[in-house]
Formats: sequence, structure tokens, C-alpha cells
Amino acid sequence: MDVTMIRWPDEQARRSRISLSGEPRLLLVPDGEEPPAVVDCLEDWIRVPATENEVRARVDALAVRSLAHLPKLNGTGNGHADGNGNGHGAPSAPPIIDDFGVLRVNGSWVALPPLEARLTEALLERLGAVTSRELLVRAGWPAGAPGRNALDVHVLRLRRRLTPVGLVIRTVRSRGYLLEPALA
Amino acid sequence: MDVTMIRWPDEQARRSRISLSGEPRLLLVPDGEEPPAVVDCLEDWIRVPATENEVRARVDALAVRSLAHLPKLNGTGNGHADGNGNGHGAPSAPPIIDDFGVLRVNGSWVALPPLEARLTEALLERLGAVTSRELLVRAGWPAGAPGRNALDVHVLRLRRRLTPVGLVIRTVRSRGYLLEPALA
DNA sequence: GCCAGTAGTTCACCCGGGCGAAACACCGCT
DNA sequence: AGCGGTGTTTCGCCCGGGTGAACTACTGGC
Repeated sequence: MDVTMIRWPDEQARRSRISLSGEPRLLLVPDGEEPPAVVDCLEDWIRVPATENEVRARVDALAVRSLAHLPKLNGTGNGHADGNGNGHGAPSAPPIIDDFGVLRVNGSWVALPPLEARLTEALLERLGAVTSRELLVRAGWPAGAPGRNALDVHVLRLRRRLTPVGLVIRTVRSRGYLLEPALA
Repeated sequence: MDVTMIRWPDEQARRSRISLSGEPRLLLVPDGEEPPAVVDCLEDWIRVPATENEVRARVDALAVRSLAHLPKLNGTGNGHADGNGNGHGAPSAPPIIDDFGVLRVNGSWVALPPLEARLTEALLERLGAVTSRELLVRAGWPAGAPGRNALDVHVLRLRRRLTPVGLVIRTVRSRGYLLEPALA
């Protein structure tokens, strides 16, 4: 299996597409860019420029892993948000949002309005870790923040929209928000 | 699940041991050393020295992956009354606190308010050993201590918050406090 | 062994502010 | 008009942090 190179963050959309197809990919992250949150075993990232050796090491690892994972990746195999509290096999597919604002997670999906899509993107890049309010504001309103409460309200709306697909936004008081899969 | 740091190639043996136990691990590869062949999804490597950001990105990714790969997932403590007190006799990797005050230990996490985060940091630096009251006061209130009782009260609150993630603060009379994993 | 002093624990209460949530208003689109 | 996306106002809860005071547990002196 070939490993696809993706320039990050320029080719976000491409990354999403390729993720869905289950192809392994290596994100090329220029200096100064924040590394993305990578949770998929078939994805890795590296700072560029990098030596050929380092790139090959990561590419090879991905290639081998993809072979190991292939039999496991049976398409949309598991149902969606498993409310039943058992049998957690391997949910491993990370949530992905494309640039039409469609968020796919575990076989189900939601369409998000532009603003909430932008917020979700920011949250997704730090899946499982805290995203500061300030960063969210910049992500949601690149051209200047609106009222102080706007973010709160949109987080609220986003929460409602994400619940059905099995994601939760936890607030870390006075710190920010944290997106994670809703586990039992 | 916590991620174990391993110096490569110095700690090859340790790496093998930990691999067997299924714990995620990050290999620290100094310049000039060849990166190892990594095929396990719960393993990653990074050139050192590296920025804290980069390390955290990889550690987080491993942590999330390990959750996805493990047979069992465990609750995330946040918000209020939430006891996920399960006692499994697992290997204890060191707890980690990030600068958003999120303390991760053994796959679960708690968000700590700023003051308690500072105290926890100090305690964590001496995990398993005594941290003096005085040092804690300086850690918690760099700009001057409040009332004498404040520390005690906050230790109490911290205790309650740490219980669900399996940590305990023991008092060493007239010496200070000692943070350690709650043994089963 | 008793007692007093001291160290540490726990509780109740206060204040201020962050955040949640509903309700409303505005706007562009169909 | 109806609707969905967005911004704003407002209300109120609850959390983070401080304080005082009651209560408990340890320690040393006799």
C-alpha cells in the first residue's frame, strides 16, 4: 500500500478524503505550523524539511501498519454511537470534517453550518486535548470577534448537534473546551 | 493510558518489556541515531531535543490511539460528582499534567482549577516523595500566601478531585504531603 | 497513662465570575 | 411568510477560591 503525502494544513480536505478511503498518509508540517491531532494508526506527520531517512522511516512504518490493519478495516463495519456499554471492539476511525461542513464519525454524519464547522475543525485538531476559548474565537471569526457570549452560545448549539454522532464537548472551566468521543 | 518515554537506543530492553505489556510508548531518538523500525500502532518516535509542543502532539496521539486499541475504556472524570473508581492492577505510568490543568493518569483525566493545578505540578515533581508545605505554598501562591488554612483546604479539595483518577495525597505530619498512586 | 499543645481535617459560608440556557432580534434565502 | 444561521441580552447556577471555626489525631511532657 502506498503512502500519500499531504501538505498540512493546506490540503486538509484531501486529507479527509483519503482518510475515508483508508489509505495511509503522511502529513508534511512546515515549521511554525501546529502539528494536527493524529489519532488514526494509518496517519503520521513529520516536520518539513526533513532528511530522506526520517521520511522513509515514517513512510515504511505506515506501509507496514497499513498491511496489518487492512483485514481489520471493514468499511463502516460497526454501527454508530454505541450506547450499549460493552464490546468496544476497535472504534479507531477518527472523526473527520470536510470543507463542506460534513462531519463524519463512526459511520454516521452531521452537516454543520459554516461557523460551527470552523469551530469543530479547531476542536478536532486537538481531539482529546483542550482548545482554548481564544483559539476557538479566532477559528470561528477570523475577521474579528463578535460579542462575548457568542462563543458560548455556539458551543451550546454545537453540543446539541454533536450528541447524536457520539461526540461530546467538555468544558474545562476558565481554560477552554475539549472534544472527545462520548464514552459510556 | 499513559505514554512511556524511552531513550533510544539506550533503553532497548525496556522498550521490549513495555511493548509486551501493551503500553503505548514514545522513543526519544537523539540526533545521529537511526530511527528504529516502528510498526506497532502504540509506538512512535521523535527526534530529541524537540519542542514541548511536538512531544505533546505525539504523546496525545498515542494516548488516544491506545484508548481505541484497548479492550476497555474508562470514564473521564469531569464536571461534578463522578466516581469511576475502578481498581485494576495495571502498571502505573507517571501521571502527566498539561498547561491547561488537565491531569491524565491511566487513561482517565481530570481538569484541575489553576491553583490546584499548580499544587499538583509541585506534588508531581516529587511523585512518591514528600513535598514540604512551604514549597507547596510557594508553588500555589507565587505572589504571597493567603491565610494559613488555605493550603489545607485546597489539599482537601485536591484529594477529592484526585480520588476518581486513582491518586492519593498522604500527609507526613509536620513534613508535608506525598502524592502517590492509590494502590489497589 | 493522662493531658495539653499542635498539626491537620472537615465543614459552612461568602464572594465574584465563568458558563449554560432560553428568549429574542436580525438577516438573507427560498 | 417561513426558515435556518447568527448575534445579543438576560438570568441564574455553580464553581473556584478565601476565611473562620469546630473537630480529630498525633506528640511530647509529666
